[in-house]
Amino acid sequence: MSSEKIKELFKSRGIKNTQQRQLIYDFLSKKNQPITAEEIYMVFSKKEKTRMNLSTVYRILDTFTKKGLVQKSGINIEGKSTYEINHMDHRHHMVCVKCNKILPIKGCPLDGYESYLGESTGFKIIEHHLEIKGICPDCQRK
Amino acid sequence: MSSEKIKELFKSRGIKNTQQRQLIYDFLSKKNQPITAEEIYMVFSKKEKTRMNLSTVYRILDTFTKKGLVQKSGINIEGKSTYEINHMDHRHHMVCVKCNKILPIKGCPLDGYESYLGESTGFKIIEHHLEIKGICPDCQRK
DNA sequence: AACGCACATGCAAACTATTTGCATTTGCGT
DNA sequence: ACGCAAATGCAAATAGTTTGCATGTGCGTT
Repeated sequence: MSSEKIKELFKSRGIKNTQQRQLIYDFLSKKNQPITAEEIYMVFSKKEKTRMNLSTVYRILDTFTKKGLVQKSGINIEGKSTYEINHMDHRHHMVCVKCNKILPIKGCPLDGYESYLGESTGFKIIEHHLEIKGICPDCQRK
Repeated sequence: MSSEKIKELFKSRGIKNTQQRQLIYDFLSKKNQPITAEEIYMVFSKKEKTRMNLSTVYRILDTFTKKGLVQKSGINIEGKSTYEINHMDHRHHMVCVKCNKILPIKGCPLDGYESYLGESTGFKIIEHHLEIKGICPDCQRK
């Protein structure tokens, strides 16, 4: 997505277009998996041109989350929260317990189940998070 | 479960039987839902007889988790981790986003799906956590 | 194109959950 | 009952995240 497109997206959601927000949004939209605030911070703090504060990263992630651009993923890596672009297509991941690699899985196994559950319990279901842990093929070989 | 039974359980897992561990295990086994370390602490710190330190609570939960007696639930309440007895029958919960009430749901919608996923991706699946958020019937009325 | 204001960022400090070091206490096998 | 290894209490350290405040920047208006 071009920076012009991102700018429009921000505008449509009432988000002021700043350099830091552009950088983070662009990065997240290319990164196809949940990532921690600190990892994002590390990526940008290395280059003079993109340097930004960790609290800025947190604030931007918070803004994006409130505006629906980003989701706080259910996956926590060593006590740290992770975030990902809010794919409009609902998505889950598998995490490798050895190397912390994360990969998205296709489809949602809860499709259909939610409405059943809502009807049988009276709960009005809003969302769900599913986290699957295992050992990836690479780590199994070792 | 009687305190004698709990003692035996501890012994079988190589866990020394202390008063604090008895209290926490007994409490968790009666509490049918995930709870934070601090909530546990609050329960006991009120009575002289059962008073214990917060760090002890954390340490005990950690021990229990390592020995498989307790599970760290995927549910976080306001940034705090929650724990629950490791029901051998695999279990999930729904959380009310209004009142934070947690209630267990029957059965696991991922039965069967896991093996399919493992086969199709090469991941060796170890476990999963599912968190369902919604609004409970009580809060819907308000 | 410059101006001004509301909002965003940087920085440091505050907060909160959780962990850890160490002195003391307790459980349990002998 | 004794003694040692392990558990607990307490206080301080960590680590992730949030916040207050001074400064900087984007954007609508002139």
